[in-house]
Amino acid sequence: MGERQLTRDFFDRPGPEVAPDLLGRVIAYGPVAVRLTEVEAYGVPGQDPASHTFRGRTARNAVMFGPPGHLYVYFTYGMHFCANLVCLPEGIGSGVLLRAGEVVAGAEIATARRAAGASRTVPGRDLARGPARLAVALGFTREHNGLDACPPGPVTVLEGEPAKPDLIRSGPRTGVSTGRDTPWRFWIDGDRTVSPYRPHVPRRR
DNA sequence: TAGACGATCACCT
DNA sequence: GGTGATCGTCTAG
Repeated sequence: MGERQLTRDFFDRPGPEVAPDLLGRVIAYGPVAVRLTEVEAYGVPGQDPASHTFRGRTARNAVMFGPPGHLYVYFTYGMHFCANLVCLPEGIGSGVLLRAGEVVAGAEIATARRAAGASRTVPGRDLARGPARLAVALGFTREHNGLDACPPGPVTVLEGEPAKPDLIRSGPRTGVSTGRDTPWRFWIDGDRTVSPYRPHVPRRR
């Protein structure tokens, strides 16, 4: 039950449609598995200023324009990796950012990975709370950009137990100054692993 | 070629 | 609760 893998059809839809449907699903890579509790959708080129694909295809975001169901890992802020799942057919750049989750397997390994970059032990609840933490817990880096997350790919997304519709909440995306009108951030209400909301604050110089 | 900034996190007060 | 760290990527000139 719930251990079936999601197929490519699942991702062949607009990001805002896929995102809430991903809540409660389990993404696994190697020994570590994470149950998703918070995601963010990113729209099509030219319509979503917050998306990496807004200005069209570049060498960096090429994976987002590829076939759906693949992993898009990017480096940001000079120190963090974030993982996305590509949506919509090849040629259209859209995806879903994995923001937070709960480690349900391989917690020891995830802890070791997190500890490598931290000076003290990490509480289990915080293992994958936040996009960069989630990427570290699963072991995703630049090398994993473009991996297939559908059968028979090395990354698997399991059916898990989809979140109940009445527990799904949506709101403005984090760290986004434009396009606030699009509530494309989705999370499971009341889940302790959901990252705290942070309104957009321009960085001082 | 140079300048600016970003889908953030950990640590300090 | 506030702030500094840190660098790849894009855009303009």
